[in-house]
Amino acid sequence: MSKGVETRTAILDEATELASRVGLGGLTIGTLATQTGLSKSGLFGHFASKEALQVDVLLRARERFVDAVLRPTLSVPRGEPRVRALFEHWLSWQRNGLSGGCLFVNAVSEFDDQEGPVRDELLRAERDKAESVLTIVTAAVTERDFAGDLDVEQFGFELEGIMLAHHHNSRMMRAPDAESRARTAFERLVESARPH
Amino acid sequence: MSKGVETRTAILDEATELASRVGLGGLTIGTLATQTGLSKSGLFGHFASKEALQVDVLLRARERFVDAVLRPTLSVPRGEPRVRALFEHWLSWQRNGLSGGCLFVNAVSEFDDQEGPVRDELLRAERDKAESVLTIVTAAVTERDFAGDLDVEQFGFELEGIMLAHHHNSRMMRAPDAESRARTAFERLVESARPH
DNA sequence: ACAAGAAAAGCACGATCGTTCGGTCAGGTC
DNA sequence: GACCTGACCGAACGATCGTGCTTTTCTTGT
Repeated sequence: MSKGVETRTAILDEATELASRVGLGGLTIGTLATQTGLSKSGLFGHFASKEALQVDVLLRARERFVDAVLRPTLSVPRGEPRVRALFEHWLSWQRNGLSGGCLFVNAVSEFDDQEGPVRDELLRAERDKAESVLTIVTAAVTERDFAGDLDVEQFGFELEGIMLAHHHNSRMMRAPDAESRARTAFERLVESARPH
Repeated sequence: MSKGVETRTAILDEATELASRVGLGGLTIGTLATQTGLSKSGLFGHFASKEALQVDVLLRARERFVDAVLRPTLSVPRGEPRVRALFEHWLSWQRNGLSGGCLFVNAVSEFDDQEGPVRDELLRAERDKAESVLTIVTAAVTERDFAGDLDVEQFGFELEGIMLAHHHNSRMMRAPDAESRARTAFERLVESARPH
């Protein structure tokens, strides 16, 4: 890895961490330069614009999500076990991830109504995630772990809700029982998905 | 109402609308002044600081939430009907509310890890809302519409999740079926809460 | 109608924003 | 040894940020 992309990656990692706390819009070239020990112009040379930097941050965060949440599920059997693995990895992604909470959750409420390249990339990431979840749940149906007439998109919707409620309760409310509440909700969801 | 508080309220309403789009942190004295037709200094005279303005915006938004979602439930019978009314009013709060989506949802992910007066006020608002929900659900238990052993806090957690998933799907994903998905999830939640 | 006081404007400040430009210095190629 | 390229820096740009101070304009009570 050449020196250029090496520092570029270091910048993006630092930016991801920073953005999780102050938001993608709250990102500042100046503070990011200070944080990485570069000069403003030295740092800026790696990106076309601030907007491009924000998009690159999203791309990097997406890589990380795939590595931490999606990829590990492939090593457990398709069906309900894999759905459970997805849930657990997702949970620990929120628990052990960035110090400011899930970057995507933050970015979504920031950019859900700000048209532009950042929203576009964010939408792409969210669609991708939703599709991955759908695939995993659908497999549980074909494996006959879940009922044949299960509305998999509804399942995805409700799972998303559980994760968001967990994020809200653990981060904003700082409720210590957020995780067990999420698990209880998840069990109820899985139970209702099983063949009847 | 004197001229002073009149424009002050107008400023806060405009600020609420603006903040729903760009976030509380994205609020700017300059653009807010332009939007209201005031000069920067003329506007600034109504508030002690920008931070104080942000807190005042939250207070005003809270008023609105109570008027639009909580208060109307009092006119329908306690028990499951009132829980349903809460859900429906909450849904239309998100549908017909501010152009940038629910201000609280946005503010929460912005300030969930930024200590200070804004977060403090936001936490107060969220606690208050959660408590109101709890009261309404608990009433449904004492009315015997819901099971006596219902975990009302769990119910609140899952309801919050449904609302957040609805917000996410309708605003970010722009899914036309977000509302019907939310309703389906709500029905499943209510069903599981009924006496068995 | 007029004085008192509130409301808004005008102007200016230091700081910081994203961005550009010219230049330096190391490493690699002929 | 001459030349080029990529990485980085320091300084500066105009714009905008939040926030004071002073002056003008408008409301309001009598």
